[in-house]
Amino acid sequence: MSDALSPRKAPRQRRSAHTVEAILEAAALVLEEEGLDGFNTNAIARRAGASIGTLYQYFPSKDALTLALLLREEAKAHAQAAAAAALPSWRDALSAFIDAAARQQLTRPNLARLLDQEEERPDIRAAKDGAHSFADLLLILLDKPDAPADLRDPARRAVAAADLLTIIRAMVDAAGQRGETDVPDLARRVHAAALGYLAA
Amino acid sequence: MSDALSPRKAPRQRRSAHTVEAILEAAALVLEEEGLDGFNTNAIARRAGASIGTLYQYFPSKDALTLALLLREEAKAHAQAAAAAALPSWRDALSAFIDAAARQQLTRPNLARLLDQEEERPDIRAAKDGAHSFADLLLILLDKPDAPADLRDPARRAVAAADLLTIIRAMVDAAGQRGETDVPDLARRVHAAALGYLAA
Amino acid sequence: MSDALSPRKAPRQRRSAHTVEAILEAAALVLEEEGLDGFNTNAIARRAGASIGTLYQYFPSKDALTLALLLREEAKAHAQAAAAAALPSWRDALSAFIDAAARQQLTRPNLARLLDQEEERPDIRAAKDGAHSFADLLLILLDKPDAPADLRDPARRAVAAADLLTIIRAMVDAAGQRGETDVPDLARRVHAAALGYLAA
Amino acid sequence: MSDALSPRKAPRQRRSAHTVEAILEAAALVLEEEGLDGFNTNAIARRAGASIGTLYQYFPSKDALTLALLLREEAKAHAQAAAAAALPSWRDALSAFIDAAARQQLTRPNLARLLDQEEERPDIRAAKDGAHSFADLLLILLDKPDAPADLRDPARRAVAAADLLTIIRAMVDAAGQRGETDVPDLARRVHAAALGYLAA
DNA sequence: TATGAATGAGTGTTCATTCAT
DNA sequence: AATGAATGAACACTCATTCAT
Repeated sequence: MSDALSPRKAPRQRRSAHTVEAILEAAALVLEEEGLDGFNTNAIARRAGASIGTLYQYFPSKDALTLALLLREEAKAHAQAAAAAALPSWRDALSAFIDAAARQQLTRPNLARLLDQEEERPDIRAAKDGAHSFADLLLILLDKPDAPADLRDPARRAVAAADLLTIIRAMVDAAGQRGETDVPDLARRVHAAALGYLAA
Repeated sequence: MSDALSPRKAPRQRRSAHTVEAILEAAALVLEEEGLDGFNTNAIARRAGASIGTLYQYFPSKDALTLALLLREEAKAHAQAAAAAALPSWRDALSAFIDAAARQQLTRPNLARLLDQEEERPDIRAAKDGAHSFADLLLILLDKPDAPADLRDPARRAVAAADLLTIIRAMVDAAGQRGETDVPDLARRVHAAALGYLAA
Repeated sequence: MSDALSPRKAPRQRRSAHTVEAILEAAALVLEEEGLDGFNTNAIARRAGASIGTLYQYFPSKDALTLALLLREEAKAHAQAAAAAALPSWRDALSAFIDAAARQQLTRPNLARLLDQEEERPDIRAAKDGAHSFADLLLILLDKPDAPADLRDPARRAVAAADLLTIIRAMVDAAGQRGETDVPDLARRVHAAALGYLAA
Repeated sequence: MSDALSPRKAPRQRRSAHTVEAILEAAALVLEEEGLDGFNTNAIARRAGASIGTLYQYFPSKDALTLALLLREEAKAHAQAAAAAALPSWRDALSAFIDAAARQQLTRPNLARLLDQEEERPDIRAAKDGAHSFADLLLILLDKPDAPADLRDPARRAVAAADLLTIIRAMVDAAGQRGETDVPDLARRVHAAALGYLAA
């Protein structure tokens, strides 16, 4: 088992790096345009303008490719979310966090949605493990000095972080799927739900 | 489109009704125990104690079967939710609605979760159309005389109903998947999120 | 793992029995005519006049099919060898045993040879386990009352049985591969080797 | 046929000779440790610390590499066997021949066994042709002045040489595969079989 | 001369669906 | 009406081999 899901070889030449990037982008496009149904290795390779053999030079399995795509997309989102969570005031941080989530999701809604779905698969979850934990960011955020006092209790805080993440994710996902494009409006509603949840 | 997704024949005889029921229950069990991976027509027929040919006598395609299962499960939930939504006070109605959702979800969490997932597929969505609309129930609920005044506006009310449904669904799904079993606690948190959202 | 190598379903209808037989015979023919290189499931199905799906209805994997073919061929040989080994005098029994081996091998030499080769594969060996043990037959044969006295010792007897089987197999294999057709001559030479080994 | 199986270029420089040697040794190790399953050109090149391109500079095909490995291993064994066959007395020569075979086989049993297997492939056989003929050595051995009189007849002698080679090979192969390590005991049993065969 | 990225035919296997019995 | 044998398109993945750099 070992590293059945880790990328097979680090691209050494410039050509390889380009190929890997092309494959990942092709995977993203296929997933976005054809959905999970069309998400097969042959289609991805074709779309990338590469052969199926080339794909398997860099990814030892379809799952590994999916995982890499997931991590790539999440890395982008996570970077923004982390910056948001670093703001000193918890309210500002939460606002920025939600803003980032909304903006990110509405950029490539179908892709984000399908990846959220893939993320639930146990094998993928296990391989991903702690990487890019959005829950951890929320945990930090809720632990800021000016955060509500009842969240001092670590157990309560953990539950709150999980619930908030669930709410934020679900709302931006749904908005993306409905084709909404108004980021500020979406952010406002998510904000209402999040703050409301914490206030109760 | 024709009726590729509608049940092939209305079961007229009692034997037929029994067969259809057996197939649906088998489908539910397979989905619950083996997940989407094991959810194939041959396995379902075997589990139902019927032949694959018989399965195709009653369902013209796998999608039709999936849809029927979805509707069956939702019918149960919808009945309870409708009763809840009928309560005169909007607050009582919402509480009961959330209670019903939590109880329902934690009964067969995996089944509910996987069906939620299947429900997103465009073909299934299209065929399902308006049947068992939980959003409509929430719409009614938010239109009660004692409901918040700002929801008088139909557009706002529609958005609120959709958002509430998204929040409720996501929270009970996540709880089910985490293996939570404490219905009152879950209901309390969902309640917080819902009321908080409306209050903001 | 369980029964990954046991046949998938017992053929119930007459049609199925015929199909299974056709697949096995096709496998034998392909192995004989194309060698291990051409021994692939698609070729076997095509040769059997069946679809690849049908092949997999009866055999859960290529290995299972190989194993079934092995057992089928060995069953024939084993029956004759067992009859030979049952003769009262150990000399008569050994003669008959060798005769049977020579006759069997020269009937379909390539098939027998390739199956001997497949038989070495660890997975196949494990699955086959004790079935059709020719070594056991020789063990019985060498334990007859009139057998050489020095074979009373079980350890020596076991070594002798293994060595004899190795010698007999190798000589008839080689003869088959060389295209020999003179069964009595082959039997005579194998007999010389076997008796000579025991006499020394 | 041309020379698809002959080494692509004679290694002229010392560096080349070293590379060829490294590739052959890597091939031997891979074959020994991973079996025929792991015996692929990429694995061999990696193990040799060379690129796949380099491998193909020296060997025009995988078969050519296999053949070269075969000849290399046989050359070692053949040298010893030839020395044995050169002894004046046929009995001494045969003893020494068997000893050499047993010792050689038990040194790298898995490698020897797998190469014996590859040696049977028609294309390899054809390309190898008469090189390193052990049968010829036995032929010489059985033609010594003090050899049994009935082997004066060339036809009989040829059959005897072939049979002896078959017996010796099979017994040492089997011993190697069983994990035997007692060379003298193995040599004794093979001797018994060989002399017994000739005596009969 | 050496490298290693790229190729793609080939292989084992699955599963929704059909149709003769 | 019921059966289950049969189908075959589709998919994940391998590996010998080539060739631009």
